[in-house]
Amino acid sequence: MTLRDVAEAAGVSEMTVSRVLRQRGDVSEKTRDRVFAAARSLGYVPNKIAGALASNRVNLVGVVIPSLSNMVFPDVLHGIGSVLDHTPLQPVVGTSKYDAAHEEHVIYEMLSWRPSGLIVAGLEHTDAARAMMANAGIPVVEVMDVDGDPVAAAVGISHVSAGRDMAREIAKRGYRKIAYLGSSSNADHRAQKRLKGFREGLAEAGLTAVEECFYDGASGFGTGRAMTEQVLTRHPEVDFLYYNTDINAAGGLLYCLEKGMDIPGRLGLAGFNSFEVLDGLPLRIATMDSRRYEIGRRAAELIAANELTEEVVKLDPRFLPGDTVRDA
Amino acid sequence: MTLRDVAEAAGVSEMTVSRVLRQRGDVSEKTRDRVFAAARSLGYVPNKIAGALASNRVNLVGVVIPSLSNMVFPDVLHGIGSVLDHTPLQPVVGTSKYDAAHEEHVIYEMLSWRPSGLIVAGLEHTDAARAMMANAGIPVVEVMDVDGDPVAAAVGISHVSAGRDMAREIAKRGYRKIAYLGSSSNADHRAQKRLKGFREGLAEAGLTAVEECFYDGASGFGTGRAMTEQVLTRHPEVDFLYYNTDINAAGGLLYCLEKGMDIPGRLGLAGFNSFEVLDGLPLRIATMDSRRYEIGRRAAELIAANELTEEVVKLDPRFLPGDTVRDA
DNA sequence: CTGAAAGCGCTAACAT
DNA sequence: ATGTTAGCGCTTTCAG
Repeated sequence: MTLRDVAEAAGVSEMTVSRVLRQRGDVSEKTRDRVFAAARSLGYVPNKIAGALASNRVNLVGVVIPSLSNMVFPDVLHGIGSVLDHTPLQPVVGTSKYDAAHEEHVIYEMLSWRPSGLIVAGLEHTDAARAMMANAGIPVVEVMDVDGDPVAAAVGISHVSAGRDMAREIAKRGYRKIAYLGSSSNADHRAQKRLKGFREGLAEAGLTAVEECFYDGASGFGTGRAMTEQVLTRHPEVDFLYYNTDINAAGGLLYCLEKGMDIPGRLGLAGFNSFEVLDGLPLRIATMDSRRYEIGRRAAELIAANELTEEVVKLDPRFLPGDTVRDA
Repeated sequence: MTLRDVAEAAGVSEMTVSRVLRQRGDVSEKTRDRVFAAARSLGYVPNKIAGALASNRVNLVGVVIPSLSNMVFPDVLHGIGSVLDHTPLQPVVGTSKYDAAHEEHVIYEMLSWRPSGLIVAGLEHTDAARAMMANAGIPVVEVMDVDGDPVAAAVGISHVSAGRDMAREIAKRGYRKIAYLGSSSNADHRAQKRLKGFREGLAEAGLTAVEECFYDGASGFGTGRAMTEQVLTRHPEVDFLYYNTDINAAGGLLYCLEKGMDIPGRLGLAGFNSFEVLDGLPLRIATMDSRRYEIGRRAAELIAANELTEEVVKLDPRFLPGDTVRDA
């Protein structure tokens, strides 16, 4: 089923059909109707492969993220979609599985479709991946993080600042025996940056984390619960728990409440990300909004503008005290 | 940057370069090395648009789902990916936003790229969408649900049965004043089918739901909490709450525990889906495993086999009693 | 093992 | 307002 078939059925040239179907150029209403009728009755679906090759235009935007299971990324995609929906562009998602080599492969595959833009999560990539992005000749935006050296444009928050700010908030509120609970994976660069900033923030206040506890595997209520139990058993004196993500913090919170601990008096908790689904826990977890939706929007806007800028858009993570930290 | 540039740099024909890059046909090791070297040094990325047009092969599988925010779909995608990773095929995701007209549009866009297969969530589509799927000439699999009339192949569970089985489990355990809590959206066909089956199951036991409570907007702990409070206030006699999803059930559970209710003695709860992140709640919620990962796998296997079957794979949802229902 | 020719289905550019 | 021509970058097919 090709343009030609439609053209024959409608008794016009292929070019006319092409014009009608793309609403381009002037076509008389009469022929337009005939063409539409022919296309509809034949069930014609245009071949974008051929169209893209001929026009050298592909209305796709590659989006490379680590995973779809981590709830942060759907939010970013939602932001991207909310902008691209008003353009002819469409996002195409690929996942790197938190693996740089695999990410390189995914980027290569994406670029081989000659998309109109590329959005990639994070600033850490293989040299080859960076080279591809730099030479792609299309707008490229790295998202989520601005602590590092972007290939081109970047939109994100500083995770180092986020960690440092959280440490300051905690210290300001008089907590002194502080533990960090996070993932052992060194592939989560942003969590590592938060930890780095967190240590710095504690140091400013003359503090050091009583413990840094790392888990293998996925975040979850069970993970948060288990880690929390471990830390509180080993260090009963701990008065604050800072988690790498709200998901783990929620598990920890539930554990602490079950044990009848005084929160936020005797023990404070904080997480990271601010997930809406979690509104409704017994206490609202102190957290930092990672601005995911807006990051997606801003990145998509840069792509839609179709300029090869090196602009870096740094958004500020917002501290949300919730109910699990004392007043300052 | 085209094949031709690489060919010139390597001093061979375009055809030879093409063969080397696709590891097809015999090429001497010497020329192979030269071609690879040339391609690498030029940073050549093949143009899949042109390749696809010439070969009439597109190694993409369209996947159309309602949303990425609903945690069920990432699990399905994970199952799909786990199978396609061992093939040359790649999934491309589009979202319908729980809107049939928009789904039709997304399917049209997908098909215009001439993918090798199409996986679509649900059995409810516009007539035009069904026609496109039927005439696409590629393997098409509808997933999640088998209660209805598939266009071609289908892999899923019966949501009617899931609802009915849950009603039976509840009745068997002696609960009698039962409420259903779900979404008011009539776009969630599967939840509606569960409700239908649930009513039937209750009827078998001579029961009718004391209340059916519907919420607008997104599921979440807050939503579950608010609905639960409403229902228990209006109907203090209720002894069982059946939620459309574990997410809402979790919010309800937390509310009930805060109120010091005796669960599962005085009040039982059950949800649907079985989400791993929720392992770690104070009590494990009774639920039914919706087999999402396996659904993804089986669907992808049908696509990878590249046959235009009309096979219907019906998986059985598994009842998981957890801690929030009494023993039978 | 390597190359030359033809063409995939469409659109840009130029007629008419 | 409509048609004609050429060609996008690659692969298929056929020759050597």
